[in-house]
Amino acid sequence: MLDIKFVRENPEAVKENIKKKFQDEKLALVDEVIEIDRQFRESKNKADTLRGDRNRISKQIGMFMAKGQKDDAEAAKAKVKEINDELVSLEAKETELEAELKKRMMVIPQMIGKDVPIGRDDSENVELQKFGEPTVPEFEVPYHVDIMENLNGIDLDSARKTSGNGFYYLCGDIARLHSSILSYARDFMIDRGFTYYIPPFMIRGEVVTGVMSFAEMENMMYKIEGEDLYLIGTSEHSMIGKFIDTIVPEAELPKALTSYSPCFRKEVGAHGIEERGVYRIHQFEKQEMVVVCKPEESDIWYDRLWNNTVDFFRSLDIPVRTLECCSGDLADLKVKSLDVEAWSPRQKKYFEVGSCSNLGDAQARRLGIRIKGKDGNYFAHTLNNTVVAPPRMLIAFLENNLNEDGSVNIPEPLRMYMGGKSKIEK
RNA sequence: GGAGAGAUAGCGAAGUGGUCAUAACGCGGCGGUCUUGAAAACCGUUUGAGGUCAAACUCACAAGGGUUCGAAUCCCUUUCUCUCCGCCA
Repeated sequence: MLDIKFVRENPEAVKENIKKKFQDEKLALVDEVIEIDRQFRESKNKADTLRGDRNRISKQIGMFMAKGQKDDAEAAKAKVKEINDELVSLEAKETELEAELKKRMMVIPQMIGKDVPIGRDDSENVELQKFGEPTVPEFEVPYHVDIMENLNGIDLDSARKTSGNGFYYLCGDIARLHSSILSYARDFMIDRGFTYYIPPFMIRGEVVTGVMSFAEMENMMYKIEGEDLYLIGTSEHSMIGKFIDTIVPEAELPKALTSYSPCFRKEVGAHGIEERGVYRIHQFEKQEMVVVCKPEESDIWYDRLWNNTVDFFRSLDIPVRTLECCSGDLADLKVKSLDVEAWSPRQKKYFEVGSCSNLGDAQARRLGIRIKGKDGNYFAHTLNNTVVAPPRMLIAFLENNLNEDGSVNIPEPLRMYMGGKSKIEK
């Protein structure tokens, strides 16, 4: 969400930005917004003046009553009644204009970062860097479910029976590995100065509508029956929600937080649930990073955030690359974002394991996250990034650490969480 | 889940239908006087959103509705906090 003042003063820049994102159908919104805003302010100004009159006269009524000037009081009452009648239609117009304005402002995209590559869709995303050597072993790498089943680590049949498609039982060493990765990720981030959080796993409707669009909500969120509560789709929802309508003192920034939560997603829409495997599922767990900082620091934090993920995967011997989202693939609220992708020796390609976003002040403006500065308050910048999200991450882990005999190597950093094991075997 | 009490600025707290709600009073914060420096004392200052060149002005007393010429104050709904009881890991 942009600042209406910015749109008013820079309509051409806003239009240029829309073109860069190949959303030409939204170009007309800019002029509409400026016109509606003009009408809204005019209408509000008029109403404010009337409300001022009403306040003044109402006060006089009290004075008249106290002095026993009944006739004067009655005359004033009549006048206020008149003002109120006039205000009814004016206030209705005010509300309507405001709603129309907001509706349009919500879909005008955030100004993208200067260095964001221009492109239509995800096929034009740009590879930034590669880390590690993407290798394909001599032997054939099985499908990840087969690797897990071979190690008695997954039971999808039972999960389908109890919960349906898109759920899983992990068991034995694979389940332990799953927990180990999260514990390691937690400690990895704590070591880098992040504050560890376990947030609520359910949030209220008003928080949901604050942190996502209606379409996202429909496609992602599970609602608890009979309650105004939703299962979170990511801990970002509760972590950012915690800052809604707050003013953070400058001295308390930056807030560098790392949160753990299970994540629940309906996955309605384009992809849906995968028939086999744990790539796209209704329930997974995630270690996340969330940063609230001063505007001038968000670029630095952005680089720091995605580098954390890269370092994390590298420490587990998984080759990764970073892919910068081009303008057309960038969500409307984001200044820039990139995907961290892990190497799959089976598919001989990279696949997404994390996503790092700089929201600029867009999210903060929408949610009222402000900083108390010396010379007044201003909107914060917010960022978020995945540290790691198993069980999807297990796919990359197992494929890259697999031996020909079906056993899986445990990289050094995980061993302490695996009871000292250096290998998972059948 | 039941019964009761409550929610006002950074914190504590007064205000119970108008005539001191930006909000008394106290604490804290900031600036200053005094001091070699500090403490103390004293003086000043200290909510946010919108609006304006700047003002004026408007809005916000947990949130949302209602009654009224006028609501922090009365009524309804919701949320949260505290005390007691019940239940539970």
